[in-house]
Amino acid sequence: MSASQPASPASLAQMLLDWYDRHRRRLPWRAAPGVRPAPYRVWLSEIMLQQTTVPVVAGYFRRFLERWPTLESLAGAELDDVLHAWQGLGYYARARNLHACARLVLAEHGGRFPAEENALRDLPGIGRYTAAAIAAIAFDRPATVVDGNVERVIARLRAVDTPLPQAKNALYALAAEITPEARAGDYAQALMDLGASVCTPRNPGCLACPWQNACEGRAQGIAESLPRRAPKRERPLRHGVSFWLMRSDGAVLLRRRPDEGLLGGMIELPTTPWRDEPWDLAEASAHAPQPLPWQALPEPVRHGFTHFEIELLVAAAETEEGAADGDDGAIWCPPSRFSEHALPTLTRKLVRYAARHRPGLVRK
DNA sequence: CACTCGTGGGC
DNA sequence: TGCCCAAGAGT
Repeated sequence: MSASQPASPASLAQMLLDWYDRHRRRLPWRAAPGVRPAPYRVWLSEIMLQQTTVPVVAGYFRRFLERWPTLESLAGAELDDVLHAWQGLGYYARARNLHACARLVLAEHGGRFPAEENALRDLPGIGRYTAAAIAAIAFDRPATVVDGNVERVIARLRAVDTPLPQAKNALYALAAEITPEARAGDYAQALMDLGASVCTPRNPGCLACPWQNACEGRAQGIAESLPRRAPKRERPLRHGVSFWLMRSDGAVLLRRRPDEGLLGGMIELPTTPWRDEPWDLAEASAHAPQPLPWQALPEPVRHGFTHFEIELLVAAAETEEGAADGDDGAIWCPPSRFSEHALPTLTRKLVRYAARHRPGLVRK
């Protein structure tokens, strides 16, 4: 057989399914061959897998499933407990939507996930990809599942050189041409597995690919350069001052962030607003939880988010028990009990740094 | 469409 | 080290 042999959609799908039957990966949320996994497990894993790697998700998935084994149990949980369990996984709106979705499915769908893509799409946290994934994997519906893996595989198979995200709809249409009616769940997972393990972003393993003879990108020698992407914007560096205030009994002042926006609902050290210009300590003191002789710790703490970087100076001070909080929603908590709260990685970095440079007062 | 929204691992 | 990006969704 020569390279770039025209192959029918049906034969492409069949070649991929044959490959999947031989190379299928065992994953915590995956059922045994031929068995349909519970929609709750599919949904939970798919939300966690959004923009997140399989090894990281595996641990969170097991812990969630052990603590909340059913949709009903998750719907009955407190939001703060869900955020706490989600701590470190990132994109915390997923946890808020997860919780809201569980309650909505329980209240308006009798505790059962709908099987139709469009109905799934209406649920919080479920977009085009996740709706298709649940429909295909949990209900065996022939939905076209397009994630980052599929975009890459299809862009190479069809030699699409239009850059992303412009090419998104075209890639979806090309993927839909191949989506088979039978074994929809297996096919969807096979295509994503192919992208994750063979048709990788760099150094694709074309010699191990079931579609190697049909791949137009490979035939043209451009597979590895696909998909093309629009240039990304640069990440600006922003600045703030975070306040490490320890009470004489050893408790430190924390606060809960607003439910919407960055790190929504998560716990932080009180901080100035974040802005482009660095802060002067005197200027920052106006935003401090209490008027005190604040001392700046030597090095700022740096943390990267998706679209900007932040450099936070840590200002430390001590105060007496009974002093005013100066802040609504204040949480006085000794460092030994920080683990009871939902601390994002940024807060953990600040805490680790502050505790090292400003060890707690020794209680008499 | 363009922007917001985390984190850790790989090279 | 700096950059890439991973089973995207919401606005």
